[in-house]
Parts: sequence; C-alpha cells; structure tokens
Amino acid sequence: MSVRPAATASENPRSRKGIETSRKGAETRARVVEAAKDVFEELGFHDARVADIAHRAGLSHGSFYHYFDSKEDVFHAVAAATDNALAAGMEIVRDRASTAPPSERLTAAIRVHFEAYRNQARIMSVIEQVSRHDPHIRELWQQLYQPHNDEFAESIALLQKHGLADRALDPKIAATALGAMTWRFAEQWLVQGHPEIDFEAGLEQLTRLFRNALQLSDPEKR
Amino acid sequence: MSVRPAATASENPRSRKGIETSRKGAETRARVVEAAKDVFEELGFHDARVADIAHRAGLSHGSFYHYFDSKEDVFHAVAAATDNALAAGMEIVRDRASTAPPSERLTAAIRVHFEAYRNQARIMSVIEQVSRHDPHIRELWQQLYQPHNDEFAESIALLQKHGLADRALDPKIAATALGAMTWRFAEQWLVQGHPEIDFEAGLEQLTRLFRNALQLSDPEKR
Amino acid sequence: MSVRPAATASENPRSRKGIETSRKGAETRARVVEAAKDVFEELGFHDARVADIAHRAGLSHGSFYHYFDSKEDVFHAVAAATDNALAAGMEIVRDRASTAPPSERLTAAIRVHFEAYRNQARIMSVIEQVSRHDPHIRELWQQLYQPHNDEFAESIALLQKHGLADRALDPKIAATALGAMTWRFAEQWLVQGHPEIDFEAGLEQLTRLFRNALQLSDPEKR
Amino acid sequence: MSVRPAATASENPRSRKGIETSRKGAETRARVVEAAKDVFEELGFHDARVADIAHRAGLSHGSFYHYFDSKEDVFHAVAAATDNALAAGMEIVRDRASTAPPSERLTAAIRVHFEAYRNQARIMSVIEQVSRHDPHIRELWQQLYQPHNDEFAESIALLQKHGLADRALDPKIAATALGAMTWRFAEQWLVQGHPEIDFEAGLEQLTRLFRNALQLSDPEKR
DNA sequence: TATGAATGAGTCTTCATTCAT
DNA sequence: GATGAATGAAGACTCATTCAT
Repeated sequence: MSVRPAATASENPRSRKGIETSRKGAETRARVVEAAKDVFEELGFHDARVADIAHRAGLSHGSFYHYFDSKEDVFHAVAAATDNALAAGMEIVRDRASTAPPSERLTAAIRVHFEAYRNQARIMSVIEQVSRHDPHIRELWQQLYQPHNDEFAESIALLQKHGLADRALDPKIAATALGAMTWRFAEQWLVQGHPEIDFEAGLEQLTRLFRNALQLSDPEKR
Repeated sequence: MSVRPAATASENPRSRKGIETSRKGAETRARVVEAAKDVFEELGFHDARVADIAHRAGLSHGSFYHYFDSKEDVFHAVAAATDNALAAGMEIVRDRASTAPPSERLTAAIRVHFEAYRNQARIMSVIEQVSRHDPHIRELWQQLYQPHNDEFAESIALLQKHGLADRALDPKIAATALGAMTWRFAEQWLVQGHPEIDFEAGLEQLTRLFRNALQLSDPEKR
Repeated sequence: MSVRPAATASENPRSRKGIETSRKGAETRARVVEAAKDVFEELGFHDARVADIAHRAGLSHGSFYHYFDSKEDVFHAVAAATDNALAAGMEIVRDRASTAPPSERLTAAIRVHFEAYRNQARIMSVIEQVSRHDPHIRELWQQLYQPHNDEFAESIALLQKHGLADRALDPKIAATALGAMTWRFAEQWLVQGHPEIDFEAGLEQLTRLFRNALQLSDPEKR
Repeated sequence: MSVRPAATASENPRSRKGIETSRKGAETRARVVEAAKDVFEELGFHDARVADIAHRAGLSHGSFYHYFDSKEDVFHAVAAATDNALAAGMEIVRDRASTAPPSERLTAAIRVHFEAYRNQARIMSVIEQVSRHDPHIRELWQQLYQPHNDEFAESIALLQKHGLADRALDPKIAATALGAMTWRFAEQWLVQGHPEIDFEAGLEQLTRLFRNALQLSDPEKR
C-alpha cells in the first residue's frame, strides 16, 4: 500500500535542488518543512508567505529557495510527510486485524484513525482545502485514502457473505459514506472543537454508530 | 430557526452602496451576485478576481464597487443567497414531517437535503473553505446549520424516549456525526463525482445507513 | 510588403488589456511606448527596469501593467513601431525608383536607408541584440528585412541580365553581403560614432563601394 | 599589433585569485573558462548564470570564486582567449602576405579570417553584444580589431598610390565598411546559417566583392 | 582547494481599490 | 449609474556573492 512513489517525487524536485546535501543541509531542510507545517496550519496555504516560513525556520528569505522551488513545493513536502505519518498509523491496524473478531477490529481501526488524526488534524484540514485546486496534492491524497476505502469495502463484503453485516448495503457506497462520516466528524471535533466531548466518549459513540450502520454482529454471538 | 433575510448578508444594507436603488440597479446587482457565484465555484475564493466577476456580469471593472464594498462583501451576498435557497428546502421537510412516521420523515428529509445540495454543491464547498478563515461567514453558516442539527438531535432524543431508536447513542453526537456523513458524502458524490452512482441509488443507501445507525424502528412495526 | 500582421499582433496582446480604450488611455499608452524606447536605447533591454519605463512615462509602477503584460510586451510594441517607421522610409525608394537609371536608384536607396537609420539607430541596435534571444522579435525583424533583401537580389539579377552588373556575382549572396555592410557600417558610424565623418561624405563613399562591388555601369554610359 | 597576453584579461593577474597556482588549479581554471565559453555561447551573457558555468565545469557553485572574481571576470578571460585565437590566425596572413601580389594576399586574408571566425563565431557574437555595455571588453576588442583595420587602410592607400585601387575611395572609410561587411556577413552566414551556401562558394563571392569594391587590379595585369 | 549553505538586494508581477469624468 | 485609468502595497522568485568548514 506504500505511498513511496509520490513521496519520493516531491523529495527530488526536477530542479538542481538537493542533489548533493550535507548533514547540515538535511537538518535545515527538515526545519523548513516543520516551519512550513506550522505556518500552513496557522494561516492556511494562501495566507502563508514564504517569508513567514523562512523566518520561522530561522532562515533568510532567499535561503528558502535553496531547498524548495516554490511555496507549492514545500507544501508537497509537508503533505508527503503527513501522508507518511498517517500511513504508518494505518499499517498497525492491518497487522493486528487478522485474528481478532470484526467488532474488535473495527474498534481498533477507529481508535487508530482518530489517534493519528488528532496529531495531524490541522494540517490535514489545510491539505484537504488545497487538494481542491492542486491536482498533484489531490493525487497524493487519493493514493493514501483510496486503498483504505477499498480495503474497508472488501471487509464489509466479506462480513455480508458470512451473514455478519447488513446485506442490503452496497459495500462501496457504505465504505465511502462511513469514511466521510469519520473524516468530517474528526475535523469538526478535533480541529474546530465541536462538540466538546472527551476523547474516549467520542470514540465510543463513533464506534457504535459504525456497528449499527453495518448491523454488525460478532460471530460468537450467533 | 429562521435564517436572516438576504439583506443581512451584505452587512450594511443601507450603507453607502445602494442608497437609492433603482430597478435597473437592483437587476445589475443581482447579475453581479450570480456572476460572483459562478466565478467562485470555478476558481474558489482566493483565485477569483474582482475583475473576473465584473467581467462576467458584463460590467466594467470599477462599477463593481457601486454594488459591493469588497470581494468579501459579494461573497457574503452569495453565501446569504445560498443560505436562503437551502433554508427554503429545509422548511418543506418541517411541515410535511409532523404527521408522518419517523422513517418516512427521515427519508423525506434526506431526499430534500440532497436535492437542495445537488444545486448548491459547488458553491457550498467554497463557502465551507472560506468559513474557516472568515468569522462572518462562519457565523452565517452556523446560523443555518446549527438549528437543523439541534432539531435533529431533539428528534433522536424523542425517538429514544419512545423506544424507537438506540438508547445508547448520545443524541448530540449522533446528530453531529450523521450530519457530517451526509454533508461530506454529498460533497464527494455530487461535486467530485465519486462514487459514480445514480441519484436514487445513492439516496436509498444513505437512508438505510441512517436508519441502521439509529436502529430506527417504526411504531407500527412493533 | 506591409508588416501589418506582426504589428497588429503586438497591439492586441492575448490578455484583456486594451479591449476598451479611451482617448486618454491611447495617449498614455503611446507615452509608455515612447518612454520604453528611450529607456531601452539608454540601458539596453536587460538593464532596463519596468519601473524606469513607468517612471519616465510619468506613471506609477503598477499602471504600466494596465497597458502591457510585461517588459517583453512593450518591447514588441517598440519594435513594431520602429519597424513601421523604417518600412515607411523604404516605400519611398520603391516609387521613385521605377524610372530612374540604376546608379541613381542606388544612390537614392542608400540615402533613404541611412536617413531612416539615423533616427532609429540606437533602438535598432538594441532590437538586433534582443532578436538573438527572442524568436518573436526575430520573426518581426525578418518580415521587414527579408523582402528588401529579396528585392535587392532581384535588382542585381536584372542588371546582370542587361549586362550592367558583374555577372560573376551570385545575386543572393551579393545582396546579403552588401546588406550586411550597409547595416553594420551604419551602426558603427551612426551609433558608435566611428569613423567621424560627415553624413554626405559617408554616403558618397558607401555609394561608391556599392557601385564598384557590383561593377555597376549605367545604360547611357554604354 | 600584438594583443595582450591572456593574463591581461583577468585584470588582476596576481590578485587574490590564483596567487599560488598549482598544476591542478591551472587545469581547473582552464576548464572553467571553457565551460564559461560554452554557456555564454548558448545563453548569452545575461542569461548565463554562474551556477551554470560552475556546473558545466564539474565544479561546485562556490568554487567558481576561487578562480574568478565575478561573472564579468570569467567573461574577460573568455574574451581574451578568443582574442588570442583570432590573433594567431591573423599573424599567419601577415607573414605569408609580404611577397605575394595584392589579390592573392586579399584572398588569403579573407580565407584566414573566415576560417578563424568559423570556430569563434558564436562567442564573438556574444562578445560584440557585451562590448556595447562593458567598456573593458570594448577596449579589449578595439585592441584586436583596430590594428587590423589600420593595416587594411594602409594597404588600400598603398594600392591607390600604385594605381592598383580606386583612388576615389577614402582608405579609412573603405576599410571600415568592408570590415563591417566581412564581420556581419560572417555572423549571418556562420552563426545564423543564412544564406545556406558551402564554405568555398561563400569565400569566392566575398573575395570577388572585395576586389570589385576596391577596383583591385594586379600589377602584372597592367 | 573544494564545498554547499546562507544571504539579501533587486525586480517583476498581481490585484483590490479609488477616482475623475 | 457607469467607465476605465491610475494607484500602491504586497509578495514571489532570482542569483551573484560570501563564508564557515
């Protein structure tokens, strides 16, 4: 499922940048990416100025261009980093998932997702916005999101086959709709702080809505 | 629940602009709002230029400022108009709803929502983006959205009281999460065209997910 | 022979600029072109800044872009204007030429050329430089220059046919080489001021070199 | 006539740069000059970046400044090298010239000139451009060109005195004008590839134009 | 010698907004 | 009401050059 290709692409921009990089250079570059993430989170993409980013990275205005070709370019790097961070979280579910019963797997998956989201929430909100106008970001995003959606759809289909989930549901649509719920709810809850409920309570409610929606029943309960 | 009439939107309804609004002036103003909506849908808020809007309205660059104080100002007018259009749709549900059984009311509500969304989908996507950085828009948006959410939460609570819905759900959270699902799914489906399913099929699946999630049972079925 | 197409092209840039232009606007635009010509003559293309041009036209920095898309764009306008000015000069020769004997025609043509050049010399020097890196300018230039060269070659061929010019010369090559002499000598003489001789003396010498080179003999002298 | 040795070109031959020039250092320096020549030929002076030159020389960006003080500085070195290459060609004519009859000497001189030009044509075109704005280059160029022009003028005067050339010509002006022809024609022909004729044919025509222009007659033909 | 990180002045360009007519 | 000319602040980006290692 790895998203490497896209990530790599934005690390080797087409320009001469970074062909030969010293340790110090790599560190500075990382500092710039972090600074960019902070600034984008605070101001959004459009209102963020390259000068802000450079300044926060403790760098002169011009030095920014030693590392990135443009504001878009850093943004791609930030998105790729976020992408990687989230992907790492997702992997975990996959492994743990194999043996456990469906409802436990679901619970685990939702928890992992929200825990990952909690750390990346603000920047992801920005990424989503930008992806509407930047095909490159959109593609990067699809590459991360799509596999999970497909996998989720397959899980639903499997459960239906075993009589453990509502057979009237179209797996693809259900996966998309429930994914939409998770994603959007996470943004409202964790970024905009509404509703004001504690983490465990939110998780529990979300999980229950999921189970209900799929009419999920565990095998041993039969 | 009422959402303020359109006049509210442009902040200073009787400000410098439009003190003496002739018939022709009102028509031109309306043309500008429409043009603005088109342009915002195409380019988003930031990339839309006042010149684009004026041009599409068949107006000179400078004349734009006879009608609106700024780009923000037109945007508010556009948002208010959208707001009104959606609110009108919502009213209908309310009236029809009183006598019908819960599941029918839900079905009707979801249909109305998606039908309204279908026409306003693109501009709403833009409005959502802008609302993240524009408190005025955010407030406007809250004024529309919150009442529905509250109403929805109350309905859920009522159903729970009558034993017609899953009592383990927190009405507020459930209302928010299911609202998030509807909203986000509508955007993916109707704006981005994914998944590619026909309108009735999408409606049917969404409705079923809703019913399942709430564990909704109709009174007569008991 | 008119070079209108190219000239027109640079007057209707692809952008929205100048679609509707008032009298005042046209005047300002003309002032910008003149200012640009002055600045380019003084500093050359690369060292000329848009700010210089705007300032010399008595215009704010940003207003420049009301009339032209870029520095390149004004340059094209300047080149087109020069092109037109020279072309007008050339026309004259054509008319007068028909009846006069060859040597007189030659004398007249050389005089006209140098008189035209004298006024446009500096800017033409710049245009020549730019044309090496700007295909658009190069083409514009070719459109002016080529027809004259062809016409000159035809004249030589005709004279050869009548036994009035050295038959061992290849008309095309001779036309090109003598054109090169005229052009380059004019630049050294009229732009760089070397050698320091008066206008009539220079003209007389150049004319003699031309006549000698072609071994031109007038019909009546036979 | 001698043109200053290459050292002159880089202004401060024993300045900060190259105080202790090792064998390796000298080689690298030569590589930079060659790289610079290539880049200048391709992009012209203004569009050539120091980074390009360093890169083509297989050198790091910063190392460039071990060898040259500035972009101007390398350019001077390149110009000096070209100057030397051409001067070498010219010497040959001088030696061979003394005994041969005028027309043969002319033929030889033109051939040598074009053969030299053929190899240096592109860079010379750039040098000419730069010399318009760089007094140092202009002077360097004068130092090469002027002596030849003077020598040529003297030759013409001598021929006139012996009745072997058109006495109505001013030797200085004729030398300048014919030099202009040679120079400019060479550029059009050898750099821009127009007209498309083979080397010998071009040479033959040019030579004939020269002879005609001067009304050159060989002594033995008298 | 060599490297590449860092600098910052210099320019172009965009665009919302104002204003005289 | 309408026009389009004019403004100027804001910001992105380039590149020659310096410097610590």
